[in-house]
Amino acid sequence: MAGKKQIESAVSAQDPLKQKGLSVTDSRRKILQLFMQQKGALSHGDIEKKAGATFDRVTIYRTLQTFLDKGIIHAIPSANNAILYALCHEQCGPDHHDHQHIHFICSRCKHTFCLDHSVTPDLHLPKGYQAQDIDVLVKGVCKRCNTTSK
Amino acid sequence: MAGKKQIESAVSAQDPLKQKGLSVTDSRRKILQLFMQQKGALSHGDIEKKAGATFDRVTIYRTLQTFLDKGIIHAIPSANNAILYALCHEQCGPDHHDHQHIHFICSRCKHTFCLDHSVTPDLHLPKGYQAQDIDVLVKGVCKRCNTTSK
DNA sequence: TATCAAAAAGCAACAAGGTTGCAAAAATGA
DNA sequence: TCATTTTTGCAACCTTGTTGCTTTTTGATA
Ligand SMILES: [Mn+2]
Ligand SMILES: [Mn+2]
Ligand SMILES: [Zn+2]
Ligand SMILES: [Zn+2]
Repeated sequence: MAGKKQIESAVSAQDPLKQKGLSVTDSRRKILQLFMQQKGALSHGDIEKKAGATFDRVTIYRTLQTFLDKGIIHAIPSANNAILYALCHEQCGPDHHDHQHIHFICSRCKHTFCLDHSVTPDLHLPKGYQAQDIDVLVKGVCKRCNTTSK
Repeated sequence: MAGKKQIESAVSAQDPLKQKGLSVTDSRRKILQLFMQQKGALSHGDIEKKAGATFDRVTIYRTLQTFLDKGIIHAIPSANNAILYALCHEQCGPDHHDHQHIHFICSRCKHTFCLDHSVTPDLHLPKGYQAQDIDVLVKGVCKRCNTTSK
């Protein structure tokens, strides 16, 4: 009995959904899987295309919101009116997003990447301004595009 | 004659619209004025509200695009799907936006400000990544909100 | 395994944001 | 003033995101 319980909780712990206290559904599993297969970030539209007609648009919106709330994914700002999302590799939770990495937007392949091992630099702000959170967006040419086409 | 020409070109030089080679129209004048009166950044929606029913929605979209193209305003990325725009104080032109300042989003008053006298820091990127352009977004409490309510 | 309450998905209808083609109006330069 | 070019307004359309409600699925329990 104690042995069985241990196995169950081990399985639970592996599943990010159960880990975050979410019930496991087809759409959540599928969307999570898309993020895990992906090197870069995904927009709602990307997911809609990749998931095909499997799920309703509304379900995708609600799933993304749930994932954001639970600290499974984080949003990446952009200047082209398409919010991007990517997996949280840091330990995030409800109301507890804490990302210190840089986001890189490739102007060639148009993909957006989390540079997980980068660190957002210290900033010097004018007097009176108090920083809570910093987002650094870098546009340029990504590693793959640089090496692929010389 | 020569005197008159000098005065004309002096007047022209003052008007940012003529300076950038744009014909002067009511909507362009009005929208430019809104930006100049404003401390913070404006979204398309903000302009629509402030300009009232004076102009068609489409005219506002087109005017913003024109101003972007000519280097009169610049776009500020955001994570809430509402692109913001603010005047360029640097010398920008067609295909020539070069901003080195930080954007500050106040979580209290919800306004976004250009910290024109700030400087974007040097970044250390992983090997292979080549930076062309850097956007720094800082969320926090702005000067005014900090001093107003202690 | 069957049952049940709670949670999530699907559906429809809607609202907001943004784009396009075209005709009317305004701006520029002669 | 006139002719040409540019810009505006309008209508129609598309995409993106939201909301309320019903049906289906989930996870827990007996
Ligand atoms: Mn990231
Ligand atoms: Mn700015
Ligand atoms: Zn690339
Ligand atoms: Zn403020």
